[in-house]
Amino acid sequence: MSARPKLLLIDGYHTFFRAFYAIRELANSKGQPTNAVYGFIQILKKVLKDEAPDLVGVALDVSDETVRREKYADYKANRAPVPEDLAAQIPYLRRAIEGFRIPILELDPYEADDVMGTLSRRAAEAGYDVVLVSADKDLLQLVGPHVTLFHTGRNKRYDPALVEADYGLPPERIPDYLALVGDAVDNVPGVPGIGDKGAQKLVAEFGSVEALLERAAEIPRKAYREGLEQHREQALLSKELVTIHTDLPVALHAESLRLDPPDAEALRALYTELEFRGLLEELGGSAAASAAAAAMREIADPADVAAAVAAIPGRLHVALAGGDPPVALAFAGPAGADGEGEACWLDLRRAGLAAAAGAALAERAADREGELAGHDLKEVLRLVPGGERAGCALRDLQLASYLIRSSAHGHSLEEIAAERLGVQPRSAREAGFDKGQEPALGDERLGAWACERLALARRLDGPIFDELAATGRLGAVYREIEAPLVPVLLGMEEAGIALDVPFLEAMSAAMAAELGGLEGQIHAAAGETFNLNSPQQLGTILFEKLGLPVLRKTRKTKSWSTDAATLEELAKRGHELPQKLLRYRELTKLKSTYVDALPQLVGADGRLHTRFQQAVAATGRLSSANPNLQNIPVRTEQGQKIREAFRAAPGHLLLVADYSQIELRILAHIAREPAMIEAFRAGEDIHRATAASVLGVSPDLVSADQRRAAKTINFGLIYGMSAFGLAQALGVPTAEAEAFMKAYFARYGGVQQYMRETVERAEREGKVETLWGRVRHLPELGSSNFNLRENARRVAINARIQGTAADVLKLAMIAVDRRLRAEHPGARLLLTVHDELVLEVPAGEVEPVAALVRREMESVADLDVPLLAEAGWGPTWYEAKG
DNA sequence: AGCGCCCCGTAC
DNA sequence: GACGTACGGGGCGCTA
Repeated sequence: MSARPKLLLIDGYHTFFRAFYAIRELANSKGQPTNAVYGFIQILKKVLKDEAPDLVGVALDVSDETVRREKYADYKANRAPVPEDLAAQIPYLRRAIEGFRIPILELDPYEADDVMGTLSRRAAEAGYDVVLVSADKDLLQLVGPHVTLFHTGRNKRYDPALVEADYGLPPERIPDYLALVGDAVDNVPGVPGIGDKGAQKLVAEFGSVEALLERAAEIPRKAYREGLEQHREQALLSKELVTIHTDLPVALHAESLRLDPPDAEALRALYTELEFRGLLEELGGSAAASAAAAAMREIADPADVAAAVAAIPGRLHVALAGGDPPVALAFAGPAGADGEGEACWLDLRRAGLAAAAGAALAERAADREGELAGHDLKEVLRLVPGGERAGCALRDLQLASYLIRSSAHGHSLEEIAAERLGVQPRSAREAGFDKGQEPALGDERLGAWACERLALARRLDGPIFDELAATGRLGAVYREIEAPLVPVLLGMEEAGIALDVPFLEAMSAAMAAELGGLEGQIHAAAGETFNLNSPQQLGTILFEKLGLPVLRKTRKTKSWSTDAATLEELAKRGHELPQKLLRYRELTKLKSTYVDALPQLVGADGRLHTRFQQAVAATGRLSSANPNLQNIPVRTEQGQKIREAFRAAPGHLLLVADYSQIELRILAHIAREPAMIEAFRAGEDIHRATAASVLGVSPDLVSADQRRAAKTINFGLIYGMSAFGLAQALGVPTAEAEAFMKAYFARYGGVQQYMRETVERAEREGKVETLWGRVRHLPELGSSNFNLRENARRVAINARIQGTAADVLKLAMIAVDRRLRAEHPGARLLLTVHDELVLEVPAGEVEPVAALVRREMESVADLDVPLLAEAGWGPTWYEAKG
């Protein structure tokens, strides 16, 4: 080991440039390009680790107005302008360097390599070992006894011997070599006719460019000789250009380059903004989180849980950790903003602990004066017997974050912490869950994980709820809609819905038989066997082998489209295969997604327990997963049959209540559209009334096609559909669709005005609101990208309507649930499908319950149009909806 | 083998 | 390019 301290000098821009071209395009979710910064940081980290220097500096060019430019006007003149995506990253480059607390060496007006040359020479003389970091081969000339070059492009560390080995020349002859070969990028002309090998040979034999010119006559090869004789000045100028100055009037203040530890908070902020998740993870959790994790106490005895919880009156902060089901629970009282304070945690897998925790939390949940605070409290209440009746106040970070910005990102605790605190919480792996491995009972890593999540939630609680309270009507939406909905949804998930598994198994067998036949026929029609489930292979068969016309390409990869609309058109042209494939697709879809998948998800009670996700859909709707019970087929006959498998418990009936035309009614109300309002008030068939009104005919004379057109446009405009889209949907020429839309808007001026005003206001404010004040932000309205902008306009039109409908349904669920508990405790909500509620009701109570549910649904809001709810019942979902 | 994207299709 | 919101299955390419 050398006793000489080691100095690392990094060629900033050159390394940055190389990273830009070496790494594929990267960008954060806001579209900020990040690849060059990312690559630079990776290289920086690598050299800091590999070289372990004592001192570090990064040389940056301050401007293009450098010494060399004065001497040679064309120098670098034909360099392409800096790409926009690269220029946009320069400020982040500086932030990254500053984050590492590395001094930036910029000495106007000198170039970075001259600065590096001068400083490296002085440092070597002053007793340092110098490592230069660059991908610029010009710097090889600086290599010497105490100076090496780490070439980032080649991943090689050059000392004089390696330079000699690679170039056949000592470092000090490199400028002569470069002067002969030239450099197209830097506009160093070189000598025409002399290339890599020739230059090496000539310099090795003659030494310098000057010596070569002097003894040119001795050069045997004619091309070299004449090239040199005819471009003497150019050769000399080239040498001047590539020679790095080591004698700038610059002092070396080596001690100012002494390496300090990085500024973790600055890097965290930078990585957070640029969304460098891996780098964030390396930074580790925050200091506060670690501190909280350190002050933790495991409760291993079930008998101790109640006292520990009771010791925290009022607001109780809780957090879960570890998958589904969770394995650890942590809790603590309110703390300062830094989230410090002792936390208790317990391993839910220990005998009796889950039950003890549930019982202890049950008291708090039932306490009208109490508060539960945490993230995704539905999962916490799931541990609690009677949690679906929770009466305490809920401070749920997930829901608050969702209301503040529903569409920006997911709302997991990890994402919220990353966004607001710049913290990357520890992963399951760090908590001991590695490749199916689970940590042992009471493993400290589990406690650390749960307590870290708790600490993050406690730190976030104040800021998020303060912001919620200060943002329009969101506080009210939280208190009146989202929070009271949590126990309702939990109750529905816990209830589940009975599934007739043998029925589906029989159905599956029948489908398999038909599929077998179809498969054979399709393979025969194709003349070969292929994977019918692969759109790619199908495309090859249809469009290459059979030569069918290519009607459409897919959106992302521009490959051949084989979707149903395409297949239908091909079928119309008389081909047998597409027709059979459509049937095959229908069957496989129903079989794989529902008939075969649903029985596998049935619980020990024979029922399906979906999860209703409350913080996913950007409009405010709920979503359903594992399984998704919001997309059970209803359209086709075979699809409807699947609904027969959803059954009421013995002695009960399924009751289905759905809103009639809720989105159109909301549109009529918001748009204050008199003709539409009148039609709804009169209880007319809205699509028939629309057709009659727009086409100027009597309602009873409206044809089926006319009604269909009116229905399509009524729905389409809720989604911001264009005339082109309407034409596609109706299968008529665009001109015809345009004429129809024109007539529509002439009659329904309020609707047109609604669309215009909604977009205008959204563009002004960057957001739209539902009737209750739920917000959807739409930054893309200001985008210069046509598609993004137009899409955002449609989203604006749709979000108010769809979001308001979601508000209505959620309020109805809360109201129905409350009344059922009081008046019909044997009846309960099971499912919600956007405009529909599914309940399970003791058979003898179904009529009064149906009346109650309809009444609650209809009276949830007082609009200019009546809300209409319809109800049906039966032993299965199919029959109830019939 | 696990993961993520893509295509496709189901619901409202 | 052209209709909004979801979830999920199978294929397939990438990464390890």
